[in-house]
Amino acid sequence: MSIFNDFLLNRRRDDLSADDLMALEASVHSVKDVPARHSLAISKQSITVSTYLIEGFICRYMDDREGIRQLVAVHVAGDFVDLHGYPLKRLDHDVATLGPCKIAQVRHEALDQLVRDKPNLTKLLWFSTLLDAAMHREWIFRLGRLDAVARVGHFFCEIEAKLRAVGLSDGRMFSCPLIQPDIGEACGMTAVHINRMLKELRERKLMQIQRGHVTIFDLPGLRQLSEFDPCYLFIRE
Amino acid sequence: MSIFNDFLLNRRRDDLSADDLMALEASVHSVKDVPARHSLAISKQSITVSTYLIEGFICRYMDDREGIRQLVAVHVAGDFVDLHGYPLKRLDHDVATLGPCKIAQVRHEALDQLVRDKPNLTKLLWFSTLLDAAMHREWIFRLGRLDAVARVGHFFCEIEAKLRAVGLSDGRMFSCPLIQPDIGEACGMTAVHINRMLKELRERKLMQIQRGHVTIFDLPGLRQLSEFDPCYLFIRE
DNA sequence: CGTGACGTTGACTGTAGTCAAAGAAGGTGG
DNA sequence: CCACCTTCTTTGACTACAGTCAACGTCACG
Repeated sequence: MSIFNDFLLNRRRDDLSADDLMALEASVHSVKDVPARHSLAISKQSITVSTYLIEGFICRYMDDREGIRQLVAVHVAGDFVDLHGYPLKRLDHDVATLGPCKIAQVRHEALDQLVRDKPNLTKLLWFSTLLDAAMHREWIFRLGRLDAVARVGHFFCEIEAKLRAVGLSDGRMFSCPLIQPDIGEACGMTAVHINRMLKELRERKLMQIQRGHVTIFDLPGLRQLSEFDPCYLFIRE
Repeated sequence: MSIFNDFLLNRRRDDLSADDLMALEASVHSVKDVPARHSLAISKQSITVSTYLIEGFICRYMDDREGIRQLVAVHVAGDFVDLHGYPLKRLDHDVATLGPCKIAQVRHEALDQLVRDKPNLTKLLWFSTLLDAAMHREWIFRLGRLDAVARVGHFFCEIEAKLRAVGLSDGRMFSCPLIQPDIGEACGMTAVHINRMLKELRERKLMQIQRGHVTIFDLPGLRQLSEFDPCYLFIRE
């Protein structure tokens, strides 16, 4: 069983040959544990390794003038967090853990070799970065077109769908280390208003979150309220 | 002079060999003119060609439940509009022209061959799609953290910077076929409020737009107001 | 058992949306 | 060339949604 098992689960569009998988495994240069709320990369600095998330939650974010964060992505097990840093060579945002994480690091030199020798694997890695772009688009939609309740609901629908793809949600409950200010940073709202919207979702018997545990009471209802359609995640049934 | 001249101007991070450029040229299957406000691709349908924009303005957008658009990208000359549709195989959004356009179409089969034979070109194409992802992230930031005036200002700063990279803006004026409802669809606001914010930008002597012509009175001032930093566009000086 | 971080609530404020009306610009056909 | 129609722009009055500020409650941990 490979550490890339979850990667294949949530990103496999073209199945990978055993040979390709072995090459991917071989490109891993180190595996390590990182505590919660720990910075992994800073905007604008050039990078030569990319991070693959084996376990935990990682966010990518940008700061405004006053230093208030806007999350632009939340990653779960099986995500290649900053693979886009390989072609881009530097990042345009910061990366940090939310909860405690286990990560694998891949050197860009190793990726150069994959791009040279493994066109199928290259296309899968490319695909993987484009999935993140598709999620970015959905975040734009969420912020631009949904009202406060739907924004929060939509955000949790996405997290749930991503976790389910790697077996970490059964559609009813899952663990999630985000606190209310984090959710606010993701949804472009204040923590106070997040609190009110969570209350509304609870009272409408759609979902709740307490102490890192999310319970979904009515997934179809939540998705309906939030105009959530998981097709942008390209998850294969 | 190649039709990919603008592509190289705004996307060149690694310069392309003459050989690679020729291969890219050869992959073009047709060039055509498309009128303004014309649909080019519909969400969820599988696609086998990608569109490169030679001239004009194209937008990508998603509809909410009531059919109100949220633009997720605006493309100008030199952009590979839906190259991400190549690895993804289908789109998660619609594509349409804003003004009249000239486009080139590239068959995905031709791209398969490039990926197989041209690792450098492949990496440049990959890079190009990641530049769009970086812009998506900036749009998330814009919608999540900026107030109405800054959102509109930031949007025009981006358009200006993109146009300048391909020689279509001198930093003071440029053409842009977007009308106020379009800007609203991009910034997650109503057309009425866009109108008020444009008035404010005019009164503050920062910029104006009239009948398809944008005039920037004070670019540093506009960028300052909008918290705009062009580094995410990865434009080489 | 005290401390600090997180969650909850209320009262008030302010920004952006809604609705409506009228003016300006551009295109079309007579 | 003008009349007409449509689309875009502008403005005002009113509404509502989300932010702000502040206080208090709750939980986990040392």
